[in-house]
Amino acid sequence: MNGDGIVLDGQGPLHLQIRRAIAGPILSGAWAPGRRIPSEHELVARFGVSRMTVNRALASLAGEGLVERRRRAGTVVAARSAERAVFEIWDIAAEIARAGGVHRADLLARAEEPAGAEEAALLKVEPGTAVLRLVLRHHADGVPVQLEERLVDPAMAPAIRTETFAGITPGRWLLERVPWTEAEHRIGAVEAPAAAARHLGLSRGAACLVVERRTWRGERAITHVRLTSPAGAQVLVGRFGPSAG
Amino acid sequence: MNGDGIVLDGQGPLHLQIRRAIAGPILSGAWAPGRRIPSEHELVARFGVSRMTVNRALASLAGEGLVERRRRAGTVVAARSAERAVFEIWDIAAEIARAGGVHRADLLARAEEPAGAEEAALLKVEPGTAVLRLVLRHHADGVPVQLEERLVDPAMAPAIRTETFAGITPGRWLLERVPWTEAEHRIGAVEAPAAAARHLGLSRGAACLVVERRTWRGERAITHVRLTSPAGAQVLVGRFGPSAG
DNA sequence: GAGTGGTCTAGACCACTGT
DNA sequence: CAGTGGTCTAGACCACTCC
Repeated sequence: MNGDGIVLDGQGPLHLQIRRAIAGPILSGAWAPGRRIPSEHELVARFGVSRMTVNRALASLAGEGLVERRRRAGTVVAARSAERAVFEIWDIAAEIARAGGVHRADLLARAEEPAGAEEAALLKVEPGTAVLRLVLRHHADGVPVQLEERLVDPAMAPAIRTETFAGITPGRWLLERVPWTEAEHRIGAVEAPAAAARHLGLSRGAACLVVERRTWRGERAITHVRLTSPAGAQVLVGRFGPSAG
Repeated sequence: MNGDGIVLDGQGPLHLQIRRAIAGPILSGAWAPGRRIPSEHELVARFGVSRMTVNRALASLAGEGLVERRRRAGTVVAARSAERAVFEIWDIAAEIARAGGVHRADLLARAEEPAGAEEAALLKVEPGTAVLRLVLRHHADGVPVQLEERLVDPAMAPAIRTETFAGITPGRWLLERVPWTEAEHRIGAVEAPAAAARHLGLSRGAACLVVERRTWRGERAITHVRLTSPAGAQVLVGRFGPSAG
């Protein structure tokens, strides 16, 4: 017992199990940057696998910048682990918290209704299928900074029907509960649409950053979300290497 | 001799050499989507390495979506290889060509001058160091779609002094000639700054997408570029999996 | 059935670096 | 010098899928 709570879940290849066991606490913030991760030798002994298998998992995490590895010094959670993962998770609550702000979200609308043509196209379901529509407004230190318009296919996440999103954003709720295989992003600038202008208190035509994201599990879409932020309020930052590993 | 031109360059670890040898022709477009890549067995025989080493290189390319692998069917260049790499290369000429348009660029300004305070900060050089400043306007089918404002540290790429950028954009020129270790992106929306409005023919305050990118080799910056596009003209698209390998 | 990739093992040698 | 990661080998078994 080393008490660090690393356990394998028995799902899929060993190297991915080890990867998940370590990536989870890093992405959730439970392991702060700088925290030391057990050495390859320790993990070999703990899980009873070969060193190559452990190395594969850790090398993959290092390639994405979630951990940093140095000979003799060992493997530690990377200082910029959160920044490097930003293109993937884009959780505004975590972003605001990291910047030292206070996050709050209003649930402006919530309805489960038959999909219209546009909604059906976004979620790739048949028109008329019941879809959950959520609209939230996110605040940083009390100032509105983002409008979230989300569609969810409840068939892909039935438990969402009883979730109130009191202490968690829908994006993180889904990320933690629904396994996904692929995500698709579109990032662009627009002049504030009416809904965004009204909810964010902007003048018509103000510049906004829009991120649309659709997440898939296999051939089926789980959710589609449009995130609209006023110019300057939100900036996407990412860094990466030449994907050499 | 299989005549596909794959050769190792002898630089660094074998798995990275193999990776580069295959990623190069894919990223440059020389190998079209769907093209079959030699099997692991063939590569083992050709390079005289173990299968694990070949597998490591190919698995890494598959993890990024540059190739697709299927048992029995073999490994082929991925259909969406270009789309998946978009966050990394972001070459507007290639984007326009892929969409079926005609790209043209005007070199609006070119000067090598001592860096002012702001330029020195962007390139992380001492104020007064000579830096190359380039301004280009990119057109798709004759319509201005992007203003490129670039700073280059000529010490990192001396050959750039004699390059005219007649048939190549500065971004691609640098990408092909200067090895980099890290890139840093900031993506946001702004109301058109004066220079962008003037060069792109926009009204003041029009919404624009701005991408700033700084590329590093080790501790030294190679280039900083600010790409400004009118709302709607340019959309960043990316897709990826949960980085499971 | 045969070819392909997916995974895993046991071991080896080396390079780096903190103590 | 000892601990750590970086790399590589030779071989194995399995799963899938096209022919």
